[in-house]
Amino acid sequence: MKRIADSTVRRLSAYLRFLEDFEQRGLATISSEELAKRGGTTSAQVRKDLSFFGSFGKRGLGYSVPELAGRLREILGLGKEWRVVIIGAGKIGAALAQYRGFRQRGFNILAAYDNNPDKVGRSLEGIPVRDTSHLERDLQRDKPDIVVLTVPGDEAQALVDRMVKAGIKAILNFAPTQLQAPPDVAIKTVNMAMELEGLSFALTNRD
Amino acid sequence: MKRIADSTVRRLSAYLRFLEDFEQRGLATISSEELAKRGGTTSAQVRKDLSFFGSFGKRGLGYSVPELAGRLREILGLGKEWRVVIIGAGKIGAALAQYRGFRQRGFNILAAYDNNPDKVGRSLEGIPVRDTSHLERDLQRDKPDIVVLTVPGDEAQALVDRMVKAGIKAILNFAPTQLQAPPDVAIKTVNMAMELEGLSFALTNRD
DNA sequence: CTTAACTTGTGAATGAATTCACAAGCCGCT
DNA sequence: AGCGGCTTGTGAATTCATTCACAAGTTAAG
Repeated sequence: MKRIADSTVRRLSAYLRFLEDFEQRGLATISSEELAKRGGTTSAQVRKDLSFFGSFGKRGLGYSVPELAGRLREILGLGKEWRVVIIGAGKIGAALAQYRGFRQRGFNILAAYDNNPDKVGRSLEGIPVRDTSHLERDLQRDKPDIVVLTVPGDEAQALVDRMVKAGIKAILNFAPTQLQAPPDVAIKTVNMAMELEGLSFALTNRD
Repeated sequence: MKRIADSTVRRLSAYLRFLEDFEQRGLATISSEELAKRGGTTSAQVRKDLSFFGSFGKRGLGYSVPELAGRLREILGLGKEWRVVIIGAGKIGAALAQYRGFRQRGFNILAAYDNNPDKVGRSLEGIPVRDTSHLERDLQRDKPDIVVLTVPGDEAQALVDRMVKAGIKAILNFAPTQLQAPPDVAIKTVNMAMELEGLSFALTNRD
């Protein structure tokens, strides 16, 4: 399959969110134009994005809302339950553990890990907090699909190395660090300081 | 000034982080090649990124670490203290309020806002929680540069409208919603569900 | 002073993503 | 059945971003 750009996947995600909105309101069809307006893009962009995966619309009419939503869920791999663990039970880890949006979309958080003995054994919004020292054994046993990493920057790479060795193939990284991993491991980094600096730049360099 | 791509600004942020590392370790100079290796890019990319803003290196030698760090701080607008408020004192708002990385880089969190009376009047990691109903008055008075928005998706747009009317020009959005605002308002959205869906897609569509 | 080993800065070339523009298909009306 | 109004799907054109490749500048050593 042709390589799909990251930006395309993000837009598909956005389209799906809008479609779910429309679905709830009982609308049957939607045009690329309407979808584009909601997503801050153009109708040509919407059609091009979808065209990578097939042709789901009807000329003259638009797209069937439930059908397109289903197709997008399929494309994005949201048909199955993904098994997720969180590493780092600090403030951000805790905030993510309780975030309802995850469960809602099929991301099932199995456990959290921390190396602080005060936290180990307790529970975070109903999710057990386990000791990081048993990480390898647990990963082996629970076989999570995705790891969310919310540890301090200087601990992140060492944990990635351990996770990669244990066979993890997808990481959502909140540590403010550039991570190294083999190319078959998918990594997405969310760096809040970087986003703020982007705003700082925008405020500083306005024409 | 020529328009600078978002991706470029993000890389500049990353370079600065590495430079601060090198600065601490007392290294005097660094080449574009070393900077590239750390940032997972190429030396040509590093030099091109910097060339938009001037020529800061010495041929044959590389870049002076403290000088380049200073230039980047200047370019990114990190010379001044930015005044920040957080709207939404939920789990994510609280996690951000305590995040040391912000203060460290000159982002000064003045206050948090919430419409839950149980939270108003209390303090979040030393930051006062105020009532959202006085938002306009407070924005007028405190003149924050940046607003961090951590409210549920269905409340976000209404707050953006209020903020825009009050003259806010930069928003860091954590609500899972596409926000509408005039083009002179800079908005960065961090959408964790979208990132997870990106991983789901990567896991589903390998080669 | 000359040479060798580096490294920058930057036009030119390439590659990737977005936008244009239009033929082809669908619906409803007469 | 034929026409008018819409909307899709997609090559072609364009715009934007990255990579190449090399002249020009710097240092160190003989």
